[in-house]
Amino acid sequence: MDMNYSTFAASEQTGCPELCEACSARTISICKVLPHPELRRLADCGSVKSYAPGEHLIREGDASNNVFNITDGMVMLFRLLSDGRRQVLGFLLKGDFIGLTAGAEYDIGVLAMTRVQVCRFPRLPFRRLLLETPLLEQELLARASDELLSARTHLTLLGRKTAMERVCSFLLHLADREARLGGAPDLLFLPMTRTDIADYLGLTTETVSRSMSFLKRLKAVQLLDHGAVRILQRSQLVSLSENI
Amino acid sequence: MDMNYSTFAASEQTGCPELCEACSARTISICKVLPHPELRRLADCGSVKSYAPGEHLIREGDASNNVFNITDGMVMLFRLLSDGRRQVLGFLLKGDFIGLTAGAEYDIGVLAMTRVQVCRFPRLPFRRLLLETPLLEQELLARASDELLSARTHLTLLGRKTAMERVCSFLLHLADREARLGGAPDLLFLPMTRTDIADYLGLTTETVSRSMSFLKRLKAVQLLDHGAVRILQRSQLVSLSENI
DNA sequence: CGAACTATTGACTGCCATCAATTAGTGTGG
DNA sequence: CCACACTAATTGATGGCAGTCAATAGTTCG
Repeated sequence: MDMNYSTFAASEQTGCPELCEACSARTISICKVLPHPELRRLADCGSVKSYAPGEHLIREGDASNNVFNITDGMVMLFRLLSDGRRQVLGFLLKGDFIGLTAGAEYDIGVLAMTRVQVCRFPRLPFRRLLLETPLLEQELLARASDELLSARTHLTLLGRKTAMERVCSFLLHLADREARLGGAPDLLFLPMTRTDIADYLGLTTETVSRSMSFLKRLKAVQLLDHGAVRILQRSQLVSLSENI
Repeated sequence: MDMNYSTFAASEQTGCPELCEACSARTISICKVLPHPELRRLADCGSVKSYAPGEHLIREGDASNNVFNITDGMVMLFRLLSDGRRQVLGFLLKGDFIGLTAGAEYDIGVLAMTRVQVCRFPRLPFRRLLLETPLLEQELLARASDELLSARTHLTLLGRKTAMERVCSFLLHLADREARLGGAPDLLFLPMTRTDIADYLGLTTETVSRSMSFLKRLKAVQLLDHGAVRILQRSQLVSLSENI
């Protein structure tokens, strides 16, 4: 009986946490590499948080006490110069992880573009789990690799592409990513403002706007409501984007 | 006797490889985290290579068969657009590691700026060692983190800084790095051409040259032979660099 | 429906790119 | 060691792309 009970308890303990069962980001998050006991350990130290559009998940300079896994919505990473100029570093979606690079203080800000859901984990227990779980370490290294690759693509865009090429590259990049997450191909969403896009592309709002208008006149894209964009002629965009 | 012998052999096997004993980059390379047996295993699968200035260590698109540890000299990482425009992604020095991000093919080119010495390791055995050595995994993750951080700083420079700010940031960045490697503070070397610098900063040779001349006229820097530069007024550079 | 914000469009400016010519530096062979 | 050739760097003149300033149009949401 004792034996039965303890067996039952063990199986209970090694089961998938209820919270995670329902999580639609689970198969594309860092969690996917964790066996159930480790997943439970992670789930036990984390908590689900929700942010409204415009809310900060992280302010540059804050003590880096947490890491985040995005389970829904879109956030923007950015950095500020002392005079207020802003560089947007990227837009993250469901399944992306935040907190790889932090030292004692966050070196970037993170802002919710839409309503955002995350799993938030205190850094210390996360770090402890990380040190004891090589699979997680490997997963994070793979993600760091990917981020580095995409940062290099972004660098090339900022350093060497024209305004038009930047806008086309950006649209294609977002479309590809949404498609990979299961969205309709050639349909994408721009929940961010033209200013946010401009700060991502190293341009101004006006220049982004003019480029979009040009693409609209070409009938390469169609602007729908609420920032949705339909790509009508992908080939057109590709040839205007000078993609590597 | 047998016993003595095997003890001797074991101690021989766990000693530091002769090659590594003399290596001046050892304490600042990934090697520093490896205990002697693992270091020996790494040394056994690697080989020392030397490259002349202008030689390619890696061409973009090549099968990514090797990873590299720089033990001397300076290399340049870069990416090309199909029409020949080039973005320089960074300059690496002694102690830096190349090959973190590679998929099946290298996604960047690597060119020697000076005479360069590296330890070159075939990817597969390196990967095997990596999977069995969490300490190495951790070291690579830390380095990936650092690279990501520096890529983000670079992104901000390219997206939001003026020509003058870019040049000053670049000089300060190189000076800091040389100082950290034990060089004289406020003395730095530019073994790369103005074109290389321009491609790093998202500018043209002429603009880089004009900016340098301006700094010379300000007596903020002094140009010496063979691309050496002395920083005369660091504070001047800092205030012109709009550093974060 | 209307207020408030965001995007677009237009006119003009300026920074950096481009084109061109000169100067300086580097390496080589007589 | 010096003269020569070649490449790289600098400087100057001009142009163009994207930025700035300003006004209008369009969205979105209470």
